[in-house]
Amino acid sequence: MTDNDKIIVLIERLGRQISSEEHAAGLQPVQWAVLRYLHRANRFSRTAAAVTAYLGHTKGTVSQTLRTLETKGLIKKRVDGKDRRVNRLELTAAGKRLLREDPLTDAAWSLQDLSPQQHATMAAGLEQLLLARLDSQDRRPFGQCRDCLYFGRQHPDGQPHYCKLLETPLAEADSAAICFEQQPQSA
Amino acid sequence: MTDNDKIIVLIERLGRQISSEEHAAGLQPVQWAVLRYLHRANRFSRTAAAVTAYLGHTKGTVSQTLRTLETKGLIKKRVDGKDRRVNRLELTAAGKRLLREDPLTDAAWSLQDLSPQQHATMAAGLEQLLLARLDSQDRRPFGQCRDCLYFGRQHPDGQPHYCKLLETPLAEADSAAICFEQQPQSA
DNA sequence: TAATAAAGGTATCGACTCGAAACCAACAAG
DNA sequence: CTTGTTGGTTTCGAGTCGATACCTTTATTA
Repeated sequence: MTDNDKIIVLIERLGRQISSEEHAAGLQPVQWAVLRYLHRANRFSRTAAAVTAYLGHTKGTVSQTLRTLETKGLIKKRVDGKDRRVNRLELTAAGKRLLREDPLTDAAWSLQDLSPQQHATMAAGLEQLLLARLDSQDRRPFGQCRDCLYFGRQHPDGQPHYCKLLETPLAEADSAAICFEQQPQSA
Repeated sequence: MTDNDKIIVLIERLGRQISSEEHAAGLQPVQWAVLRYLHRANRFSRTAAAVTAYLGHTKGTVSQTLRTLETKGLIKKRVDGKDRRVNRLELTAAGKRLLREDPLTDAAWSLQDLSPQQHATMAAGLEQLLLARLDSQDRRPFGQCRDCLYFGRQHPDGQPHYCKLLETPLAEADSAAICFEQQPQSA
């Protein structure tokens, strides 16, 4: 078994472990994923279509999961004013509160014995692996706004940044959010 | 977001990606996991109880999954001769054949652009993370026989190795198999 | 040895995921 | 003004998953 195979097997087992702890924390794994997504996604990307692309599921499946989350009072749908097909999604107060007990951001998941050097190597390697797989399946990367091809710094209009694709000013906080439309600069 | 957080998020997304590709390959993710497990586990560890411990699910859930796998003709149950409570599990020919198309061992999952050095760092880091999480939940590591506390090399009885716990000789091939009873030497 | 406990599994229930397919409403483009 | 596209919902069937109850077979203990 090569190191490469080992890595894949370990990721699969870790994924299973994550699912197990998420389940124990009271929600289905996919429900946690949606809450986390809505927390991290910018305002253009909080829709069912974006969640569908992010998860790589069919829209029917996502529609159901969103329905149960709304039933639980964790998210809220609001029809968009401009395009009345679109349902804007927002976390409710209860949703945000629950997210503070996210089992995945628990300090317990820290790799304390590894050097910052090793952390960086792992993060970079995993990111490369993920991006390669997403690309091979024609799936979007959902990277951070600030790493995007369309990200413009220092726009004159008061706001510090700018999206060249959507032609919209961006607040500082937006630059760290993830986006449906994001295209990595390097690509 | 620290590198540590990044690592967790990436593992979660990679796990989701793996599930998605497994689903596309015609079986449920957990079904692939069971087939893979039965392929890698030694003869003492191919039982429903061991699968239960490996997956971290309840025994009821595992029982159902095993039933659907048997219905599909991918595994076979056989009551143990000595302890008639135990159901020994084996892959059928069809099960082994299907495993050759395992989406997770596909060459596509290779990290070609990383150095062997980086591969080793990642494998070690992920392993440490997994073992820490399993330990914190009182779950067994299911490591390789050869890395076990009870592994004895060069037993006189013809067979090359020996299990000090089960007091049984072990073939060379056994030493790479994973085991329900395995205890890491370092622990 | 007889009673009791523990271990390995199965059966059933309810909530939920998941893909597939059919469908609907709102927008877009000719 | 039709035609096509996009964003979503609904329904269906198979299957996961935990919880609970249950049944055998083996182990322990009084």
